[in-house]
Amino acid sequence: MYSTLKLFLNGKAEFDQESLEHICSHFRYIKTKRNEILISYHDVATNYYFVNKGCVRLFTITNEGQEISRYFAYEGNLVTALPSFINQLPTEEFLQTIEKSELLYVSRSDFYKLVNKYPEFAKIYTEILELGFIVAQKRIYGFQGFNANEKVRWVIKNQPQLLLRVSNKMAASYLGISPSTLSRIKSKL
Amino acid sequence: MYSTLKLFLNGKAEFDQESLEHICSHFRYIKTKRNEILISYHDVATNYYFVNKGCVRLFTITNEGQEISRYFAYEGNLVTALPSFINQLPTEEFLQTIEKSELLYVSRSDFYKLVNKYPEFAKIYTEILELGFIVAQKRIYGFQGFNANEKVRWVIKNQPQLLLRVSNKMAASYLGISPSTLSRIKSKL
DNA sequence: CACAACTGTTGTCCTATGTCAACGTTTTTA
DNA sequence: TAAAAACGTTGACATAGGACAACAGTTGTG
Repeated sequence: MYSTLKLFLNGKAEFDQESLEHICSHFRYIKTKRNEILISYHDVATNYYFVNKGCVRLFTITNEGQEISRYFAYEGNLVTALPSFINQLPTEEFLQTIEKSELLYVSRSDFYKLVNKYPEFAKIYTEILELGFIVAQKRIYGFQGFNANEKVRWVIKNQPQLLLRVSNKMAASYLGISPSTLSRIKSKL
Repeated sequence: MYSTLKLFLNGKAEFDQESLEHICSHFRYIKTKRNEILISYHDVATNYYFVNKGCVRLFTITNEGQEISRYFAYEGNLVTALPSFINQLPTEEFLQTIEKSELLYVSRSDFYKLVNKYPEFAKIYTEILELGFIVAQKRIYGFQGFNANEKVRWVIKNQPQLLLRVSNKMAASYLGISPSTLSRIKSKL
């Protein structure tokens, strides 16, 4: 049950067997269907999710009802509505499984206990933040000043899984272009 | 010389006087003219800068020679080309003063020494990362699905200093719209 | 399994915004 | 301080890509 999580943790820092077991014991296991909402717009994020199997999407909805996807977490990745998880304000976004999934989740209080107890775990958290920051940066740069065509080529190069695994509609809402435009561009690749 | 920096540090965590002095002693002071380049495109970031006075801009240049601004740091803020500072690859961006400025900078190795020596300082670093991440998120959401008008209103609401303090051209390159469009929108506000 | 709901594709049309140019103003530099 | 360079504003024009609709294919549900 915890093998992927252990791999993930060991890949980022060195843990002895006992710490690893103790850390994992704070994660609870759930199976979900497709399109299940894990965190809703007005919720405050109280869990951190590890994707054991499947795929989880982070997205929001504009005032006009338009969906905007921000992040897709595949197997072996952690995901939550981080700003809300950090400062405990409403998420203003949704966390949703987009495939039948298996998840391991840890509560916020346990998460911070682990951060404080294990320096290696704190290091992983720092790395998550650093990486999250870097990815967000790249996305800002990557999209600014790109036309629709360039955005699609950018995502194929930088996140090749995305177009293969995610619906056109969701991919379009991630790229900030309309599904029609994405469809047209893909047909000409 | 260090008073603003001390205020900044004390505002984020509690330091005793001695620690504070010791931390500050690792920061060196420089005065710069307007439009001085602190970090260039192919550089690896080796310093973290605290803006004592003035304003510093982080930007990049696309293959077509177009400038894209990503971040403006005013008095009392830390700034560097963080991805490069973290992983020691070339920045692929520029750090530039856009006003006559006074800066305090700490070297990367000293910075990490301080992070390791003072848990409070480590906490500040974590907060910087968290905040950076949150701001980047907001920007992604804030800009996606917005037209030029909405972007301008967004920035007026969320970063009121920007349009007042920064040239039209730079503000436009931050918003991802053309200077002409920004000019037209401002004239109709 | 059949019906409903959703998704992807493609055509037509329209608009927001980019590009370019002109010109006055501000800033830089020598 | 005078000349040169950069900037802001505004008009005319061109176009990328959004909106909408139609339809076929796919997926979900009672």
